[in-house]
Amino acid sequence: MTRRAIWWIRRDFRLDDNPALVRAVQANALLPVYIHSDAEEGAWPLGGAQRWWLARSLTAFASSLENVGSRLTILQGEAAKTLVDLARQFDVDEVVWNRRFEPAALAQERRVEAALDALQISWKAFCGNHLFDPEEVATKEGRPYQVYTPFARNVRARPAPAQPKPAPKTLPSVDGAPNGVALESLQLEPRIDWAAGFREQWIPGEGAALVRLRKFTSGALADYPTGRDQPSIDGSSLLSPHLAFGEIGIRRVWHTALQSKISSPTSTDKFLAELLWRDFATHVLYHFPSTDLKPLRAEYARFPWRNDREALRAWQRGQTGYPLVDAGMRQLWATGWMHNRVRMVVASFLVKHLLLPWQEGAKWFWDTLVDADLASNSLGWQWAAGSGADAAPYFRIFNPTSQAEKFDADAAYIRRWVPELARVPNQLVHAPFDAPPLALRAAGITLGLDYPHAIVEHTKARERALAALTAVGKKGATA
DNA sequence: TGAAATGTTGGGGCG
DNA sequence: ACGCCCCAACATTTC
Repeated sequence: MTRRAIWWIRRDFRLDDNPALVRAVQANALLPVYIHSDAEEGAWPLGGAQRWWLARSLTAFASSLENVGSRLTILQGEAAKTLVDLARQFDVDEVVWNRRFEPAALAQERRVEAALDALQISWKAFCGNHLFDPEEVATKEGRPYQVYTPFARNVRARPAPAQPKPAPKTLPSVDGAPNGVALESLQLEPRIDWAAGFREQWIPGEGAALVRLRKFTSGALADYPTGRDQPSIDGSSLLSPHLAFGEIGIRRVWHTALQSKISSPTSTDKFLAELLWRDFATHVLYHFPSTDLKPLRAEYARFPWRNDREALRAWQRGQTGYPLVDAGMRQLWATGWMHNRVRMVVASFLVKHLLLPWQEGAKWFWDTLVDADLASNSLGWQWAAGSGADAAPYFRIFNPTSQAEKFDADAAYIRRWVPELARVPNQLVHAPFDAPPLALRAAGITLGLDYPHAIVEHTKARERALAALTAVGKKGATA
């Protein structure tokens, strides 16, 4: 039995469903510590939106630790050195944590493990934030999966994810813990306050995450297969940022959803399948660690993406002249989140209509999304570009107008996020560039003044993308 | 988790 | 009654 232990908190700001914590509470004295270390995140230090979230998540978590008789220590610096210093100071027998599987985070763990081994301090790492350890899933030939469906079939045939353990009522004492640094010294908050829309939309922290889960599983889940595709309604779980910060356990989400399976089996299965996409993304990035920046299909590395800063900026700011695209990009900017259906549309638009590199989209999403997850972000963008695992074929080009007509028929979503179009009638609002100028005038719109002209013409852009992508795409399809 | 082009079918108008 | 054409609706192929 361990006398004194450190619980190294990484992306698991929660007490419920936490395997590392289950181990940690067996100690007589326990020091919960969060170590901020931007320099060890490789090319992906936390973006602005997630820094905002993290500040609040740390505050909420520190307070819930105090409620169970413990205290959070925040430190800044290289993890291995910081932990070793702390282990000496606190006279520790064991360090426990939940693994992260991003390449830079894994490398950081390897350094921590080596440093602890050198001091003969024992450590235990758990797969606490995923349903299945990405290392343990493999094809019959022992290779990693590159297609979702067989991956999902494989893991669904395995023993179900373990039942989550509830939050402990009390934690071991933190006797002799160092003070650490003040949260403010991490400088997570934006210098200019752009986060008003964030505050309106989100409550970071474990408590709010559990509330959100109950609300979803007792509400929108029943209609999930169709509700999830309509951006104007809350048809999705909205759990993604909570999951990204580990404020809720994936096993808790899995088993809570599973309890709804009796009343709505197909809806529940659809939702569980989405949870497995998250595991699949982690599996792919774990086994193909360069796919955060490089296409998985090598032939895409030579694709001549355009370099057009102005077009990129128009896309980022929601000024493309395509209402659904602009609505999505503005929702992202205002709230740190974008509906998944719209993510697919804006991603397809950047890559195929504008022929700009998917990496630019990935970087923008990384900086602006509160739910940014390196594995999901990389998989999603390579999916859109056609260059990745289980990707959309090169010729799949979303028509932003027909997508809007299909999934935002009454334009409620468009009108909410592109308010200048609020008075444009339904028949015209999805494609103002095709509307008679007089009709637009009546709704207070002059294209080029009140709302942009379309940045590209759909049919021409589609043909341009097909011409450019056909060569590389066909090569890939037969490989 | 696409969209457009092309092909097929069948009802109805018409001479 | 019959053949012809048009076109919508649906299916298939192609990108």
